[in-house]
Amino acid sequence: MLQIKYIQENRDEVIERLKVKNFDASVIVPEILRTDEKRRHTQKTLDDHLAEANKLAKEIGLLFKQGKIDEANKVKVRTAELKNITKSLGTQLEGFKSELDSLLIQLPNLPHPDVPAGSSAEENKIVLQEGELPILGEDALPHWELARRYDIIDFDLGSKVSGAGFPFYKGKGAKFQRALINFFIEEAIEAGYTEFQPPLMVNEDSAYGTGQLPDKDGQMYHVNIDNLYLIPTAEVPITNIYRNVILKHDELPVKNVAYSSCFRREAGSYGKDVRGLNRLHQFDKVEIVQLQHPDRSYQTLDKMTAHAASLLRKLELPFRILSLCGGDLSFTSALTYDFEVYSAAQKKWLEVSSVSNFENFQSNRMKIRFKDQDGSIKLTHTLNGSALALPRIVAALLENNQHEEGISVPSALVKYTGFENIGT
RNA sequence: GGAGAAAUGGCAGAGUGGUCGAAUGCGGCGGUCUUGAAAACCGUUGACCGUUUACGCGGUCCGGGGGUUCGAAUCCCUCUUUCUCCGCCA
Repeated sequence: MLQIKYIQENRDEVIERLKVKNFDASVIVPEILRTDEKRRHTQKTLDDHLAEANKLAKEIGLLFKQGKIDEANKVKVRTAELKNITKSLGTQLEGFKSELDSLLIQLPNLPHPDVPAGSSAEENKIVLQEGELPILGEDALPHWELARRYDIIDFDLGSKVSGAGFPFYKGKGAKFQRALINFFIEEAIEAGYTEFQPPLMVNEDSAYGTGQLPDKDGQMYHVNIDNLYLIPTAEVPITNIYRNVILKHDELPVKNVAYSSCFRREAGSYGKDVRGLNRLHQFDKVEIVQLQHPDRSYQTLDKMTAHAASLLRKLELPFRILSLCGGDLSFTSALTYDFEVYSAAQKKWLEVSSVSNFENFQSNRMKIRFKDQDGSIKLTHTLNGSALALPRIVAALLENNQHEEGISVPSALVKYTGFENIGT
């Protein structure tokens, strides 16, 4: 959520910059400013009346003490009037506030000046490409075939027990998952992150805080009976730790890492996109989250991007980094780098990580603040990134490393798997 | 799931209808003293909204929401959370 003060002071700039996200704010911004004007005016009127009521209440107390009952009762006539007025002003004020809120919630975050123009994924800018694209023989198999051949992932069993998109990992496949999770977490700890194990269900406030609600309602699994949401990413519980918190300046940056299962309904997905591990309802991910001083958040974004890149390098996967164009940038992000690994058997790039700076868009909604060295209280910047999401990494590793006797495990992973080859 | 108790500033803890944004202690910050540090002493120390060029002024907040009252941290209702006991149980 953008800050109302910023919109007030930079009205034209806000409208202009949102065009990069293909968002026409020319109607809503003036409406926001008008609503805020009404809000402030109502607040002032209400405060004045409350001030009078407070003053009179004190007078009445005094009059009673002095035994001047009649005079006290006379004053009460006015306080009764004031009570009605303040009550209705209070209701009005609440109305304006929630009206303003529901307008502000519709405004996306401003894109960073570096964000490339463009309206779709085709126009994302490749900022780095690294590693040799493997050339596999004609008989190379996609990962779902490999998974079946070596009996390491069972999609049919998942369908039977839960439904499509809920695979079973089995034997070396299961251990491979654990190895990757451990590898990712250990690398993050090495880089100075604190490990968390978060709850997998969150309440409404938390889902609202990170912006899943209200806009992505329906993409999350909802446990009706207790009104809890299954997390679509560990970002939700990990960032919400700091909701309504004022940090000390020397507590920044906050660097947290969490492994969690992630749950997504993926309503509307279909076809080859959902084949095998490409898109699941439940998957595993290691997420890194940072809270940082506004002056340093873009350096941090670079560091987080470098961290994700180092993981892919160690896994010996060819990858590329894309700077998302305005049209592909998420609602909440100011600048996002997507990581894609090349799947040789499917002959396509698979998104495995997304690293973003949200600047103060999330923290304004969640009121994540810090006390700066000069004593002033400011919103932090929030950043997060996958480091990394498992399923497509697994898909690419299986496909790219297949050979006649099975699938070889990247050497960086062997100390976590305890085996060097799948299939023998 | 049942019964009972509780929730106050960074922490501990007082306050049961008016002068309470809230005693006191600890902690934090600034100062005096000291070569420096500690101790001691003095001062200071919440957030948000509105208004003001500014000093300031006004308003809201004592777990959340609602109510009673001229007036609520204090009384009532409700929700949440924590603790104790019982039941069940990885």
